Amino acid sequence: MDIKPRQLEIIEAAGQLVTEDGFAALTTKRLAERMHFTEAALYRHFKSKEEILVTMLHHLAANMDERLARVAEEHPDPMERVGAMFDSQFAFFQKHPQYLMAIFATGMLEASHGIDAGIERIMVVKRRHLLNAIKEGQRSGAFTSDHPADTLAHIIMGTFRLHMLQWRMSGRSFDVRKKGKALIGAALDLITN
Amino acid sequence: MDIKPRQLEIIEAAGQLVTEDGFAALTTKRLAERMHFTEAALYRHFKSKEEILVTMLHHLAANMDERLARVAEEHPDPMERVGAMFDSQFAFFQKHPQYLMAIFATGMLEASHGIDAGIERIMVVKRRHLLNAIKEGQRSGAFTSDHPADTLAHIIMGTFRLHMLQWRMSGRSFDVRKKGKALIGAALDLITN
DNA sequence: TTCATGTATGTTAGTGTTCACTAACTTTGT
DNA sequence: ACAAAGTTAGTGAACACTAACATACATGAA
Repeated sequence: MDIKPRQLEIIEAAGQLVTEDGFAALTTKRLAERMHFTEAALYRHFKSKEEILVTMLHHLAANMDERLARVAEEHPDPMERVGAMFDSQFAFFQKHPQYLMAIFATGMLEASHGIDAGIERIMVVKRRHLLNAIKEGQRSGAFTSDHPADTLAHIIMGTFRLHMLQWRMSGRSFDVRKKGKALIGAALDLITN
Repeated sequence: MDIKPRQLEIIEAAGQLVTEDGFAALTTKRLAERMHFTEAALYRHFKSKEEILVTMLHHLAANMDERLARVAEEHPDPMERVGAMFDSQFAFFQKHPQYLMAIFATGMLEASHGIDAGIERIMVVKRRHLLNAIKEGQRSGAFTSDHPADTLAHIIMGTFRLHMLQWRMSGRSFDVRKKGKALIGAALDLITN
C-alpha cells in the first residue's frame, strides 16, 4: 500500500482540519476547499472519506514504527533510550501537529471499525517499543523491579498522553518538547533504582 | 440550574449512546428512540442538542466535586486519601459508565465552546482535589519532594486516564476497580518516600 | 514532426439521505 | 381551565458520494 504524493497532501490537509477544529470539521466540502479543488476531485484519489482516515493512520503507524526502531538502535542504554524515544515523539508532533488527532481519537470516535483499528495499531506500536526498553532496563538493573514492566510502561504512556492532550488543549501554546522532557524525566527518575 | 427527573433520564440516555457508539451516534432520532418518544418531545425538555450535553457535563462536574470533597473529608491521611479518591472514581464509572465520554471527549470534540468548557471543568475539578492531597502528602513527608506536586499529579492523572481508556476500549471487559487499584497503588508507591 | 490515444486529474451539476429543529395540534393530570 | 408532555408532519441545510464531461500531458507510431 504505497501512498502517492497527491494522496499525502490530502491526508495532511485532513489531519489539519481534525486537529484544528475537531472531527466534525472533517467534511468533504471543507477538505476540498483546503485542497483548492472540488469535492468530486477527492474521489479521484480516495474511494471514500473513511479511506482517507484509514490511509492516514496506516501511514502514521508505519512511520512511527520505523522511527522508534531507529531510535532504539541508536541508543543501547535503556534509560537514555526511553528519553530519546519520547523526545523523538515530541519532535515529530511539533513538526506534524496534524497527526495529533491519532493520539486522542481513540475512545470517542468509532465512526467505523477500520478507523478504530488504525488508531489502536498506533498505540500498540508505541507500547511495544516502550515495553522492550523498560524490560531491558529492568534486566540491567537500571529500572526498579518492584513493579511489573507493563505497569511502569502504563505510567509512562499515561504521562505522555496527558501531556500531549494538555498541549493540544492549550492551542499548542507552550514548548511541548521542553516540558515533555521534564515530565518524562521525572517519571523515569521515579522508576529508576 | 436544577435538573428535572425527566431531564436526567434524557441526559443518561444521551451518555449511553455516546459511550456505546461514539459521538456520531448521538442524534436526536436515536436519542428519542431510546426514550421511547418522538424527536419533537426532546425539545419540551431541552432547547437544543448542545444544551443536553452541556447540562450533562455540568451535572457531572458538580457531582464529582461533591463526591471527591466527601472522600477528602473522610480520609485525613494523604496517601490513603489519593487511593480512596481514585477508588471512588472507579466505582462511580463502573456504576455509571454512560458518563465515561466526559473523560475522553476532550481534545477531539470541539463541536461547540460550551461543550469544551464543560469537559475542561471536569478535568479541573479532579486536578484540584488530587493536587491538594499531594501537596499535603509532601508537607507531611509521605510523598517525595524530589519533583513538584503538579508533576506528580500529572503522572497520577495520566495513569488514571489511560487506565479508563483501556477499560473502555476493551468493552469494559475487566474489573476496572481491581486493576485500577493496582495501577494507582504502583504509582503511589513510586512517589512515596 | 505530427497527431492519435491513454491516463491522470480536474469540472459541473446533481443524487438521495440524514441532520437538528419547528409549527400546530392532542392528550393527560391537577 | 390550564400547564406539562406528548403527537404528526413537515422544514431547509448539510452530508457523502456520483455521472458525465473537460483538460493537460506523456508516449509512441505514421
